[in-house]
Amino acid sequence: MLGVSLACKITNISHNLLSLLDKCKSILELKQLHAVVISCGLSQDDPFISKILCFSALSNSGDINYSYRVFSQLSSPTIFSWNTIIRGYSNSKNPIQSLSIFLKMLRLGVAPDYLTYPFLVKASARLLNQETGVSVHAHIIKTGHESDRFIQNSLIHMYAACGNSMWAQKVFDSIQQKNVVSWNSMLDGYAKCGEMVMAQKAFESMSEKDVRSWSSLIDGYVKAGEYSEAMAIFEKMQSAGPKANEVTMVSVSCACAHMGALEKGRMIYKYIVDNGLPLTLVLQTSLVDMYAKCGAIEEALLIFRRVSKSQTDVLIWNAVIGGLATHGLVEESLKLFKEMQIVGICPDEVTYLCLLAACAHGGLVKEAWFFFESLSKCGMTPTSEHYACMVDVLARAGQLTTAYQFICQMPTEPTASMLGALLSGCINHRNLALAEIVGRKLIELEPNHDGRYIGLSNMYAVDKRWDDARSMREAMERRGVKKSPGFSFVEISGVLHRFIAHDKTHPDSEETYFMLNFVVYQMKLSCHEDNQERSLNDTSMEDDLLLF
DNA sequence: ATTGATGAAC
Repeated sequence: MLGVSLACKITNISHNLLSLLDKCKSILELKQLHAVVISCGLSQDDPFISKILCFSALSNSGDINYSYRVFSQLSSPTIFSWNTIIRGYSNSKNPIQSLSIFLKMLRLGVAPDYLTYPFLVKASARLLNQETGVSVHAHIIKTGHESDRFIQNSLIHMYAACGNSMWAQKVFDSIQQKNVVSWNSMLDGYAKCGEMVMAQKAFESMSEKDVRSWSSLIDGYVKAGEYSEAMAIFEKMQSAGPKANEVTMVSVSCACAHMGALEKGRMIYKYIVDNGLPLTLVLQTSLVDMYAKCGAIEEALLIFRRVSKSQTDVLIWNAVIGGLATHGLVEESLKLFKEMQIVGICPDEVTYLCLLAACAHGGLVKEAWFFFESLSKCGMTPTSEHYACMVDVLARAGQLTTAYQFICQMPTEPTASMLGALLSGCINHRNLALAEIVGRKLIELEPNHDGRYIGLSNMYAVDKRWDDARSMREAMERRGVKKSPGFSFVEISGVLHRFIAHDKTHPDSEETYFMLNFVVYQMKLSCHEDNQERSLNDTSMEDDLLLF
């Protein structure tokens, strides 16, 4: 009698414990339940351990390291446990751990199953390591799993992520019964490899298109720089496709950012609100960047301020700090950097580039040195972009000799962007002797870059050295370097207008040129008053504006 | 229990 009631109680406890584990919300709660499991002597019992592993390895609020500690205590883990831990690591920051656990598995003679492989392939894809992917693929073939559609689909993605669309297609072609995932993986694979003609073809061949098919195609066009095409497909999607989701909106807002299409960007935001799409952190970052790049910094800040600070990451801070910097709102930019540190978000290399850009705009040389030095102090290595930004700060501030010395004492050879920054500093601050040295070095470095010849030629023109200026233009023509026309876009009431220099195809071009010439006249007038020497004569600006 | 998408600087 007593035995039966005790057994009943134990069954009850186990049952309760299992349902508590199912309802677990935080890692702290999980640890407490784990403690109960251990004290009941159940620390090797499968249903409990499986649930503990699942939560800690797979849930958003889990902890893969905790998961691994639990796993390594198991005397003989089930294949489910092995798969869970491999899956957890394949989604983590260290996908390489999936592969080292796989190797451990092989050493112990434990056979992976059809569920193990998709996680291993995913880990290889996330590592962008084709070599690893190929050896996993070899294991798949050796163990006779190459006809599993889940595995084949994940292989398509892996090869495409590694930039090998040919092998991705080989796997794709070998699939007997292709499903939407097979098609989407192939379509996205082409898009990722920049093969938009193939991506478009795949899209058109698909009998069943879902939101991912449309989003992958749109994103492919955005990544290829074909923003209008991307927007056109988004419009077609609205009339003849599935409802767009928050991932689609990231791509289209990125397109608006690149085009500077503020009105379209605002419509994107309206679409998000009207359709109740979730404002994920990724989407909010994309919106902040879009508004900033479209010149609407207030709207960027509005989006940013609505994100609860505990949910931010370094990317969204970089977007807003960088946006403020390009708007010349230097103080605000640095203020937000301080705020970021208070919130406890660790700056990265990009953050420092944004900060240096802010300093360059604000003429803050001392602060720039401070940031440049703290970069190394925080365990980061300054890249050539950091050096270039620092040169830009010094050059804009007129500290040309310091900038030159800074370049000379660098561990590596100067890049074109460093010399370019120094050259424009030399021209702006009228140090023509140094400009000539730097300019000639630049042409040596980039003999096919049109702007370098033009920069130096304009500089000679400023110095009234007409022969040198002309010979620069001639050298450019001799070497077959074409002056590529500069484009500019203006968006008015949602319509994008494109202008090229000397272009008279726009219906309102006559009025536009009248206004432009008026502005130039005003500028010249005020320049003349400001500084007799600094007239706009002979600069490229005149080329672009007055030759209409 | 599985596979497929998205954000920051130049």
